[in-house]
Amino acid sequence: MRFTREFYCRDVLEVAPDLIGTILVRNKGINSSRYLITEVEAYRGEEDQACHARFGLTSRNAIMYDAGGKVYVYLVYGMYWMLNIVAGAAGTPQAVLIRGITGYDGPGKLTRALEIDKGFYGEDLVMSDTLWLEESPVKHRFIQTFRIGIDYASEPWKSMPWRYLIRPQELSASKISIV
DNA sequence: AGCAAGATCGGT
DNA sequence: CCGATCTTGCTG
Repeated sequence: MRFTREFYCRDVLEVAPDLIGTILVRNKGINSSRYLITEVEAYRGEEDQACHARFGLTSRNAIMYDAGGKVYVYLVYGMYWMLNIVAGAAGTPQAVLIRGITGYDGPGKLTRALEIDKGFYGEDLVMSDTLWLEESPVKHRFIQTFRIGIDYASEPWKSMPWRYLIRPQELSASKISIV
């Protein structure tokens, strides 16, 4: 079952952990592939000094100010596309960075594998026929740590436990082999 | 208009 | 640890 708008229009700190263990579907027309989401990070509002919205509304982060369910894609280090899911109500700039899926560890590697780039900026996961999310087939537990690659941020944002990853023991379990 | 820095990755 | 690579957004 594909997620509806309401799922995404909650606070990012609720949406992010709920995305662990859900299914990312990439339809390239002739063939569609399904991946289980294993790792995400939450970025929350203009006050979050690690978030791209910390300087307010800009052309790059504009989609984050939309209602949840849209895709926020941007280029980092001149060569890697980052896939984010916009969360929260309209006017609240929040997003979930997809850091890992089954088969691919790392946000830059998974976008390269799924052929996701600037063209997906603003894509609506509720309506799209090329990219969407579906409910988790199995309930997964997760652990939390601080976010990666945000040394530029100040405290307390740098240390917020807003990185969520599937428990290692559940990764090795056979229950995720269905994907 | 110029420039520093970046939500990364792969090779030393 | 370091370089690749180029867009973004701040600063002047």
